[in-house]
Amino acid sequence: VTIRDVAERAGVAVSTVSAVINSTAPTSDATRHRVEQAIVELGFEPDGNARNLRRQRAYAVGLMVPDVTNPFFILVARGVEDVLRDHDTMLVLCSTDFEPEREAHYARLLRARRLDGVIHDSGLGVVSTALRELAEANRVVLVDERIPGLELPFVGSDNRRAARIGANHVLDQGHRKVAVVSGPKALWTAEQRLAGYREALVAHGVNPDQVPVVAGDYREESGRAAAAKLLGVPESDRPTAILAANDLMAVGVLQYCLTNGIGVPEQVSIIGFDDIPISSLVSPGLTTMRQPAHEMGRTAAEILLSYLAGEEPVRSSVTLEATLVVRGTVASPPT
Amino acid sequence: VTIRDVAERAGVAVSTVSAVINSTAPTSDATRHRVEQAIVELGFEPDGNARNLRRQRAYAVGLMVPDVTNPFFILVARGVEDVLRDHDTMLVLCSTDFEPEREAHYARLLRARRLDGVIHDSGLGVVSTALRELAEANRVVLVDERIPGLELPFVGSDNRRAARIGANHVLDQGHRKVAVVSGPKALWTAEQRLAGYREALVAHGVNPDQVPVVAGDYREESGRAAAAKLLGVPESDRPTAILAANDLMAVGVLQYCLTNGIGVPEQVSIIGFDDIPISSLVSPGLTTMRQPAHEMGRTAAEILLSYLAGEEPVRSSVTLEATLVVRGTVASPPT
DNA sequence: TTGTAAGCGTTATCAT
DNA sequence: ATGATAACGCTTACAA
Repeated sequence: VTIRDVAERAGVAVSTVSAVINSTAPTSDATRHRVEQAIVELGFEPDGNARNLRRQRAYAVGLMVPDVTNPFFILVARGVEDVLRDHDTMLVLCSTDFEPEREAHYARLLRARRLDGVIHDSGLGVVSTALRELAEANRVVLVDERIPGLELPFVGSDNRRAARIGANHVLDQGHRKVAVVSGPKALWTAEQRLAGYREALVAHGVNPDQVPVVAGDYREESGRAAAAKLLGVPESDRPTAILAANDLMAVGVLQYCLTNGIGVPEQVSIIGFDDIPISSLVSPGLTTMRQPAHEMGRTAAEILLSYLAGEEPVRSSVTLEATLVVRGTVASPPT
Repeated sequence: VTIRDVAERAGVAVSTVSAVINSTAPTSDATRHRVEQAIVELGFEPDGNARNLRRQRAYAVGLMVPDVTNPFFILVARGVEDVLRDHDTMLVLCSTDFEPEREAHYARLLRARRLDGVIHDSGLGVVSTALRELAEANRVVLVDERIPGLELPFVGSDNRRAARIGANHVLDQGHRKVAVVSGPKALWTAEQRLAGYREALVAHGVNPDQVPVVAGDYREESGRAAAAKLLGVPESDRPTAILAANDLMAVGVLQYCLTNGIGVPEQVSIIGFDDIPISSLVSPGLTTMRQPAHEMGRTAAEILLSYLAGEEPVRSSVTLEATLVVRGTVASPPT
């Protein structure tokens, strides 16, 4: 059932039907009524594909995230979805799984399908050509993860500052033998957080170059592995505090401690980053830096939509506040 | 840059270009080459919207889930995405949040946009008219959650049997004072799991009508609330084991115990359902019934795609095995 | 093997 | 205020 059927049934021209549907031109009450009548009688619904072709829009935006298995990204996704829903726009989900070829695959797909825009949370930290091409053809806004060399609207937090605050919190307890589990070196957030840790370290008089740094991949398992490396040594050589660059890895190190009889926080303190839901569920609860993931998603979507609406958004980049949330994994070092 | 530009540049007709792109007709090596040449030179990419209109397909399927905050659904989503990716099909995410009007909203949206199909995991358990209309216009396959009154292909597990197995496991430890935290009464899974529990109960000689059942909503918080109700009584009145209808709620009760000094599993045993990632991360690890969520997603997507390919699938409904995974939350009752 | 032309279902321009 | 009609960019008979 097409718009022509409706027109016929209502005894008007198709253009008139279109006009009432989109209220794009004045129509007499009489005809409008007849048209609306016909529409419900026939159960007519404008064909999305046709409409898209004509309007040259897809009414859909892509969300590219590295790893839906990390609740942080889910929170972001929720935020995005929440605003899209009010704009009759679909959300197409693309998990890159930290793999360049997947990112490239989705970049091509989204471009070919002429999506209105994409919200991109990089798991790579580097500009693939596919991504660059995407950014040329489509509106792209970055969330959480900045990509050096790509000047695009960005929504995220001041990772360096947040990391510094977190590290200060544990250093203030008196810890001096600390270690860090960092994120993938190529990622902006990882680099920023590390920088923040170092700042706090020097501020507390400890030489950052002396503190062991093992790089994880932001996944839980890598946290566990890092813990094994850091903690699987004679007790006197162990750090008394571990700064983990995200919660998933922090939970991994917590796991390691629990299964190896290492007391948290009695023997080692742990701090994470993100404040994902699990963090309040493990025990002891994970002390961490909370990122407003949901709000990040919302703002990113809002920025994108205002671009699409043709407006130049008031704020094209925004930095949200990360805050310390204290739970049970940080205490004074053992004496 | 359209297909006409390519045709012009290559000095052939548009139909020829189309033919080489879709290899839908034999072409001489010579022209094919020229066409391919022109395509890369111009950086041409067929317009998805136009193609969709012409082919009358959207090359996209919807995934409706109640709550992306529950990792179980994320696992399903991953499964779906994994197969869609190999078929150049987009995944549009729709979280209903257990709210009827959202489900209706998305049902309308997906239908209007002429999505190829939708994979539906109900959070309602009941057929809204929107959903019924969706099912009339689009191919839909149900996953995890059956909807009585809607005869549609289904992928899920034998929830009753799985619940029985789980309950048996705890009853075999000697528990007789048990309580259950069930799911939303309207949901098929909730009802099935409850039925399974009851079967196990009678098999162990305990009257199911004597066991307290408090209904949750499959979210963590409701598990905590249920625990408060069940456990916030004189110690002698407390159940020694709690059967939770899903992991999120089980974690909630575990939380409650931990924060209230109730030993798990020394004083109360807990078993969950699903085996989501958190379950192995809490401590003690949650004993639960594992559902192959990822595989569910995969199979649902495969079934859907084979429908779309025009084949009547070999199996239009499939039941996957749920298995007991024993971790630390179940032990013998205190004596 | 290649070209011509007729749609796919809308929207938008321009007359009327 | 309403009606013809030409796009939108592609695919697919059908002709040549």
